Amino acid sequence: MLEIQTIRENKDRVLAGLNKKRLSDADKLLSAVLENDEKRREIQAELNKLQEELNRLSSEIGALMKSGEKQKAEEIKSGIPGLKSAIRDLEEALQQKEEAQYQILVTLPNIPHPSVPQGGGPDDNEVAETSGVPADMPEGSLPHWDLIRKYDIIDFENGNKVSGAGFPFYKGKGAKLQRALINFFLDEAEKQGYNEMQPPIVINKDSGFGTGQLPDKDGQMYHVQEDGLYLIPTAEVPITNYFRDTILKESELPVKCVGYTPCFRREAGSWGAHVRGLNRLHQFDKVEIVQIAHPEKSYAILEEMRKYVQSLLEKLELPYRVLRLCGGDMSFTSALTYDMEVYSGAQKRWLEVSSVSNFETFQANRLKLRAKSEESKKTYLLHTLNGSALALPRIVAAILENNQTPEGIKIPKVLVPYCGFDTIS
RNA sequence: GGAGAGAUGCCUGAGAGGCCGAAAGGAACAGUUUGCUAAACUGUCGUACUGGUAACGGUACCGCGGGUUCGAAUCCCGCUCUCUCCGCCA
Repeated sequence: MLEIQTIRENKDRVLAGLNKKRLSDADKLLSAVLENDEKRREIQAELNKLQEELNRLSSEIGALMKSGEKQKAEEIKSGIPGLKSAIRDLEEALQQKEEAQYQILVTLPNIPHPSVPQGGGPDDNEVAETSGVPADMPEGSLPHWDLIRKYDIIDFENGNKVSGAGFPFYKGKGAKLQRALINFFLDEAEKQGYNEMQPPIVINKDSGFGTGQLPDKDGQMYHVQEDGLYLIPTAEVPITNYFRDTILKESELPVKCVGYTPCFRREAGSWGAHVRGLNRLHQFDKVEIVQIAHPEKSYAILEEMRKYVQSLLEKLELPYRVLRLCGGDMSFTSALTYDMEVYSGAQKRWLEVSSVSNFETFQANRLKLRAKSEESKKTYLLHTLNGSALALPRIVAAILENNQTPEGIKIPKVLVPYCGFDTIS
């Protein structure tokens, strides 16, 4: 959520940002929220004045009672009901203004970083970097949905029977490959100084709100109605919310956490021919990295995280490219996002395997995640960042497709010690 | 699931209608001193909104919400959570 102070002080910059994010009516919304803000402060000033008056009179009465001047005390008392009803009215008006402000602020997306390209959709994303040769596979190469049957390593049919579409079983070497990838990703992150966390995989409403899934993406999460809980769509949610309502010491920054969790997404209304097999699932595994940073350092850290994710793809020997998402394709909460895509030779297309973002203070504002300055003793909002490092299914798809040979599927060298085998045959 | 107890600042914990934004101790931070890996002394030490260039001021907040009262951390009602015991149990 954007801070009202930011909007008040930088209206033009905010407006330009919202336009880049393709928010319609941005101008109207900003004017409305600013007008409301002005009234809100007016009301609060008036209210505080009356409250002060009431406090003063009350202590006067107390003093008079003590010295036995009951008569005088009663005189003062007689004026109080009017004062109180005025206070009540103002309190109500203030609450109404606060509510109105909130209602507008939650609809405003984060404003993009200046480097974010203009654009309305995926075609306007900017290729920031390409690595490896995205060669198409020889004739007869199979897409992963055929390979998994051929080697009997992932079973959609029985997953469908037991749970539903998009909930596969991983079996034998398929299951081992999953485990190997998870361990590999966790170990690599640990080497980079990330502290491993095993978070809960259900979260409450406040957490969903804290990182911005609620109210914006309500229908995208599985909801356990009876207990008011949601299945996490990513480990970002519990790990970032761990720091909700927290004031960190500057010496603790940056906070670096990594966590593996299954992730659950309803993906309502987003199924089609191009999301076959592992390309889109309701449940999948992901290792997520999260950092909490000083505002001045967050963009350097974003670059560091991006390089780190790229290093994983390089170790897995997968051809990839890095996209800088344009304003129209970025998420509601992000200020700058890099997407990493690996090339699938057999599908002849790029598959998104990671998304690394800086949210600046957008999440921190909702989370009330702050630090206290050592010099000025003032608190300020921190920046939150996160990235997939990495999401498994499409990595698995790319490994299967790109590494298929007549003898079977070759396991990338770095994974062999984790798997205990070098070929799936 | 049953019974009981509790919820106060970073922690422990006092506070029982006005003198309480809150004692005391600890932790932390800064300084002084002695010296050696520590101690003693002094000071600082909640958050948010709001007014002000600032200095400084106002208001709100003692789990959450409501009520009584001129005045509530303190009294009343509802809710939530935590702990202990019992039951069940991976």
